[in-house]
Amino acid sequence: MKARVRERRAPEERRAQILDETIRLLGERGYHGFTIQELAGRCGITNGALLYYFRSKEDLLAVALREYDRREAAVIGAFARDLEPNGPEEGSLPAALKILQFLGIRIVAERELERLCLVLQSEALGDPAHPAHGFFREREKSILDGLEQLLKPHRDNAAELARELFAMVDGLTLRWMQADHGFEFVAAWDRAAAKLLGLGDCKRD
Amino acid sequence: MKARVRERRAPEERRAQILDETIRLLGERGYHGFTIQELAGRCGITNGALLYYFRSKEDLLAVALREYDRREAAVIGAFARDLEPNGPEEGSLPAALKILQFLGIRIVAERELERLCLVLQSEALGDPAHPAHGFFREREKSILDGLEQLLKPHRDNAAELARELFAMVDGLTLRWMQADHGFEFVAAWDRAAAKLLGLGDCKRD
Amino acid sequence: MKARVRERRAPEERRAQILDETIRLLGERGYHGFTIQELAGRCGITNGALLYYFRSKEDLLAVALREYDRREAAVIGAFARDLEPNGPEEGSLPAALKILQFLGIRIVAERELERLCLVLQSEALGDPAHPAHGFFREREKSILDGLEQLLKPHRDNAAELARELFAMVDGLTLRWMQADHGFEFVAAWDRAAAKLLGLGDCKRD
Amino acid sequence: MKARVRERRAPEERRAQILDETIRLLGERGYHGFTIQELAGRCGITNGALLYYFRSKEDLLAVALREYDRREAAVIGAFARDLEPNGPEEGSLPAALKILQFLGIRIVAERELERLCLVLQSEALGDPAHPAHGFFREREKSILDGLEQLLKPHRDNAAELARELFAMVDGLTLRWMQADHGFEFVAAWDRAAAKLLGLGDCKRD
DNA sequence: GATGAATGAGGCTTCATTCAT
DNA sequence: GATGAATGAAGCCTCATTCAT
Repeated sequence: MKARVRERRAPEERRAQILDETIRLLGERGYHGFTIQELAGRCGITNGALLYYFRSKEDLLAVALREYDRREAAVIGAFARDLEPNGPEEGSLPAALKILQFLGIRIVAERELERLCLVLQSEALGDPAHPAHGFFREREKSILDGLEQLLKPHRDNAAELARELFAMVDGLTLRWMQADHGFEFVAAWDRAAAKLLGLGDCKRD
Repeated sequence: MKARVRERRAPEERRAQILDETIRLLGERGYHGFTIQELAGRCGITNGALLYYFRSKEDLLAVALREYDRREAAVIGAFARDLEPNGPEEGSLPAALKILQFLGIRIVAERELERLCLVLQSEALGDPAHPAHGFFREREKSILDGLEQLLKPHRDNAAELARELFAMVDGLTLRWMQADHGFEFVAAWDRAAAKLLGLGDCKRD
Repeated sequence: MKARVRERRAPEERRAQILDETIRLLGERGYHGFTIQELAGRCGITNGALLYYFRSKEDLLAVALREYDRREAAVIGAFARDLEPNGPEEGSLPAALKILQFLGIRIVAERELERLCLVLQSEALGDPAHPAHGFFREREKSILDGLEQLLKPHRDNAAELARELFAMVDGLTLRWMQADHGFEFVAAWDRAAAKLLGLGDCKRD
Repeated sequence: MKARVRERRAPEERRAQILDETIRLLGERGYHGFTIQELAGRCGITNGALLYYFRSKEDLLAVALREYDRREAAVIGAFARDLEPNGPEEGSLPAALKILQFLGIRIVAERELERLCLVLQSEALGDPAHPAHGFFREREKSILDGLEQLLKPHRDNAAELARELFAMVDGLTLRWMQADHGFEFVAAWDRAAAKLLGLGDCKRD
């Protein structure tokens, strides 16, 4: 009767698929606009089957956020491994710039995840009861802190600069998505970061 | 049975109250997390009474967005009137800077409205079916365009600069709200804008 | 603000207008589909104003049904007065036929009222709790009885004939309305009644 | 808290039960008076469970009307199979009479379905926005046409006769239901049809 | 282990009606 | 006498979740 072919998949594969679609859907609708029904539909399984893999809606969110952290850490790790022997010395300004650049590259590479981050962050902004509220509170602190540590050796006003850079990544990501990826994100971010770091040209009118 | 006293109010007063609470609540929950029930509760009226003033949930959103536009325009108007006779000449770079500064002042003054803007913008970002999607699409264009016109006489890369400044306001607003208004927004924005415009100190390490 | 011009009318005129629109609207929607809000809208007054004239929705129905009876009686009266001195003798078959003909003429003349009758009758048919249920139960009996009395002097099977004629008026009215009044109702009814009364041509195949 | 035992049933059985109750309830209340809540109550399930099987109230109506068509067609089919080899020749007047008789038998056999038809038809009569309006518009045409084709070989005024017969079935059904099935429907219909076809006794007073 | 029928709560909206002004 | 702001009860529908099979 139903035309849908029941697809049987290995559990781990199914979990991965669900997680993937969860990230996409959460990024489209936010947590409140996200429904288990639509997720199940996109995965081609039923309501009940979905909740067999993930206990609840909040569980799905938690797993998605954990996945976000996991992949972010993976990128940092990749960077560390990428620091070639004859590349910039660790702790140097060039190395710091390289990290900032990596941050931008990552956003382009993982746009789905990045949108999820942007959308959930805003949604949770003013609502302490939001299930992602705490997550983004802590992330705020840890990123500001991380950037500040990175810049402290090279600039006096490291805290201020950290805030500006953090503001710029998120803001530029927002612009980029509003423009349907209509400009070169990495280049734009590099230039903007350079200006904030005072590395660009100075004009005096 | 119910002790509730039927509270009768002048229509305009009631409408204003509802609109006010709508802006606050939309900024807290986003459109999907926003419920007419909670709004009615905050206004001290029933569900039905609320819909006597505004036809639907979507209508409430539309009116809130219209109010946003109205107040934004009001600020621009206030600026125009503020341009003192012996102040910066219209079209000059100092005048442009003054406008940017005004933008920041406005955000602090209307934080509720600004949060609503940030939250709805993100929520609508990836969902063409979101009732505010179109609004923010057009706003994106018109603000980028406005900034570009403002900067064109003074800078070569006006479009790029417009994007950076726009990114910075939104990003910095996000940081400011994540920090519970824990830093001086206007000053931070002024400094950041100056850096992007190349007006700050130049470091060459 | 509201463009609608507040029209002040004499109370009796207003009541008459409301009654008129009630008959029309009940005939379009039935009792359950009829809403006081729409009625008020059509009358150009508010919800509350309407209920100032008629206590409740059920009151409106009752008044409409009473009006139906009133006008039906008026037609019978008109008929009595129309029986010219040198016309058919009262109680004769020609007089009975004349009455049946009058019935058809009336339906065409008062189509709104007739539709209301048809629609409410069906709606109340299977629902003893319907506020018009009793009305149509009694009407059924009284009309069948009236017709039977009319025919008894002239036909043996007066009760059966009464039922057939009654069935035919309602059925033909239904057809006529389904056809958007697309045929000559009075003529069609006259012919059909004649056949049922055995006054037409007889075919024997 | 609730003693309700979760009653699990085979999907097809449940669907059939719901459809059955839908037909009954629609025939009692009409579409506007029909509530999903009451339907669910009669089926012994919750509101939500009901909508698990049928997407919406309108869907329920559509399915009920489709079921009406289905069973009507089934009867016609049964008739065709019933035309015994040595019975009336197809296309002959006796065969046509037989079909008319079948129509009457069907009404008695499927009174629930027939009441639904009568009630919805009237309810939709004057309301183009009624979800069954179109259905009954088309049904009107197709039945009149079908009857006309049936009678054309045997009578000159087939179209008129078709209308009269159609009017009579519906009218007589209405009478029969108003009388709580208080007379022999099939016999009454046979006699009335015979009169309209001019097959009865002719009286000339 | 996996499915999908079923639940219960809640959301938006409509509606008849009340009642202060 | 008349108005219209406000109520409370449904009504349709969606949703996260449970649970028998």
